Amino acid sequence: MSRFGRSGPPPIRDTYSLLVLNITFRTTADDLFPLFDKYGEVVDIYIPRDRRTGDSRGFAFVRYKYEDEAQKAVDRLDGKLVDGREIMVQFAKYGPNAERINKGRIVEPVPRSRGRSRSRSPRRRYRDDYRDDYRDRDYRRRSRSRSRDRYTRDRYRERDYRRRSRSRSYSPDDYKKHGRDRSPSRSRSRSYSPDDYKRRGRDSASPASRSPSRSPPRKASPSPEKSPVRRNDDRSPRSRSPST
DNA sequence: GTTGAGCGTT
Repeated sequence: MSRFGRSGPPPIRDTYSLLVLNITFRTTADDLFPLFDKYGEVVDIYIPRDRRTGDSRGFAFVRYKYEDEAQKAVDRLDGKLVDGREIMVQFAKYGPNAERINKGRIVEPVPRSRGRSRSRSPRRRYRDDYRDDYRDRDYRRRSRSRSRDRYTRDRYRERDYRRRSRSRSYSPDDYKKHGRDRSPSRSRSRSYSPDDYKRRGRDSASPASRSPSRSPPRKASPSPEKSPVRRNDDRSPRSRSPST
């Protein structure tokens, strides 16, 4: 298909990776392909996306076959308006071509000789701080998302929590009592209503509500929600045979 | 469903 990176990185080692930043979260490799392919031979395009959400991280890697083409693409597509946003194209710091950069001979991604007056603020070049090795990498990773990590952490925690909560299910006793007697049409297996998530989530996600110093009343107070018998009663054995 | 400095693989 037109999709790149379907089989991982190509066996090509003589490629020049370009880093495309400031692209929209909706921009895909297929969208960048026609753009970069016009200025050179694009051998591969890879867009790092979140492994959990699957959404684009806002940047992509474009591999060119030749340096001159990559250089041209950088100069041409750097600042190109894509999907309503001005993308930033520059040579990747990490990759096959990174060796060349570390070699000491750094290819000028955008020769300041151009003096291209652009609305963009003069960003620092990677060559200005690549001396920090990769330890600065962690820095940007943390400070990468400020207002987003709030969402990510929250949503990740929820899905992670519910994933563990699945072990809850119903007790084997409940299963035996009902067994096959439960009509799958109304028993809806072990699916709980979204309210169950919120109740449990709130109760479990509120450490401040519960005193960390004491938890005796916890065992004394039977949690009606965590008791499968509760559901059993809720299922109302009397109405076990609803009018189908 | 969101966000916007940065550097990569299902």
